[in-house]
Amino acid sequence: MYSTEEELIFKANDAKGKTFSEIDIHNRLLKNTKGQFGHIIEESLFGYDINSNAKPDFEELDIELKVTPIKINKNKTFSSKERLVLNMINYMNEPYVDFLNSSFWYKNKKLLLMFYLWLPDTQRKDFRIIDSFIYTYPEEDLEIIKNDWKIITNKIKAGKAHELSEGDTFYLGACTKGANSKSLREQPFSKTLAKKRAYSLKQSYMTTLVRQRINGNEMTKFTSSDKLKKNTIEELIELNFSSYYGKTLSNLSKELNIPINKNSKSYIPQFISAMLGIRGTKLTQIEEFAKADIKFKSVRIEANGIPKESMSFKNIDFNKWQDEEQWEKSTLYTSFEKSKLLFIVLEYKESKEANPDRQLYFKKVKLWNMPLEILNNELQNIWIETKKILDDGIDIQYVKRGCLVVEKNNLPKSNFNGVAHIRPKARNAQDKYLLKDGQKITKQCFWLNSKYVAEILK
DNA sequence: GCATGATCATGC
DNA sequence: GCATGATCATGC
Repeated sequence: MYSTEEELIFKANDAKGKTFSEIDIHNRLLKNTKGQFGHIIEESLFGYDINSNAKPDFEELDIELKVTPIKINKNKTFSSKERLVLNMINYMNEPYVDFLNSSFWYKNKKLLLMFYLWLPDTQRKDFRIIDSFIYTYPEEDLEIIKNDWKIITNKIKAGKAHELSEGDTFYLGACTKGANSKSLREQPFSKTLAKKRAYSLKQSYMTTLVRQRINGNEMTKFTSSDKLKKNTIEELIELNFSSYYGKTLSNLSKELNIPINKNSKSYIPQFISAMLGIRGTKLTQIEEFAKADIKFKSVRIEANGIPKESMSFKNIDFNKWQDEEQWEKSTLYTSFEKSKLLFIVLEYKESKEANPDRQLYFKKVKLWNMPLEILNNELQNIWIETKKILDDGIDIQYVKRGCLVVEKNNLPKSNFNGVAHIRPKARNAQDKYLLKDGQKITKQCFWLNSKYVAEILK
């Protein structure tokens, strides 16, 4: 029906500014079926019959239609509300083809993206389409996506489809799909059943796209398509940093011409962007890391290889934690499942006793995401235990310690299962969080145990 | 020496 | 004013 992209986008633009109830001429909104927004657009706007096959929606143009929500943040920027879910991964077929013959590439090489604005406390029918455009992957993104596809299919080939995690890859993810976590499928190289998964563009990828397009956000890349044709993004990260390994921070300071301020740790982000060859760029503005949801964490390890301190994460919203019903939808699960951490490992080669003025050395970087097994065992147990404690009411005690009165609690400690614990992180002891039962507790955060971090870095 | 609570410094 | 990274301090 549409013989050129121009015709298609011209038609798509008819929907701009309209709500779904204004677009819907077949009263599809009455039925509460999933994916209904895509169906309304297909049927009422483009006059297509609804299909659910392996072909792209606009087959003659090789274009797949995707209707997807964005939301406004408190600071007025936009974020994608979700990852963009693409076609199902058929574990039995996908390992036997190459990328260009894959189901992903066949169906999703070109997308007609139609963004609608999701608003809280608003009826679905009143959401408005705010932007539509045809999306093709930039050359450098496509190289990363090809490699992601390879990571996914290699895991299937290794008989590990059941261990797939969104954090394994950079832009293209394998996200769970199915009525619940019990909808399992067989895989070709293992008897273990694996969760149903679909290809998806990560939420962080979509958010970056939205901010570039709608907020006009400009980001900086440290790679290029030429470089990505020769090396994977992981190799390029290693290549950029490895020439600085073994140097002291004071040598790095001279070499990179970035002063070290003893009272501030802000020189480390400056070192990082300089080592990546994009001096002056804020870490949040590095395109590859924003799209892939890679977060930097600097670690100082002692001469024995173990960090002196555990690693802290975001503050805990206990009331939200208590309300969470599904582990896979919890903040704890999602934050570790989709993200990668890039550890910047700094090392003391001598003990503090041997040399109080000891130097810090830049040892290495390590890109890491939490293995699904740890996530679904140790971390899930902490989540369950904490929920139980919250339901029972945290046991908060005030105990004298010298001239101070300190607050004690019964939240999971570092000996709970060796991976993580919950501990205070606040401005001071008066900086409290109000719990549902009316108790106040010093603000707490989630920590990875120092010994577990040492194990990761080994 | 480690575990756990407390808090500083910075940047937005 | 607050979130976050980083680190101190005390008691067992």
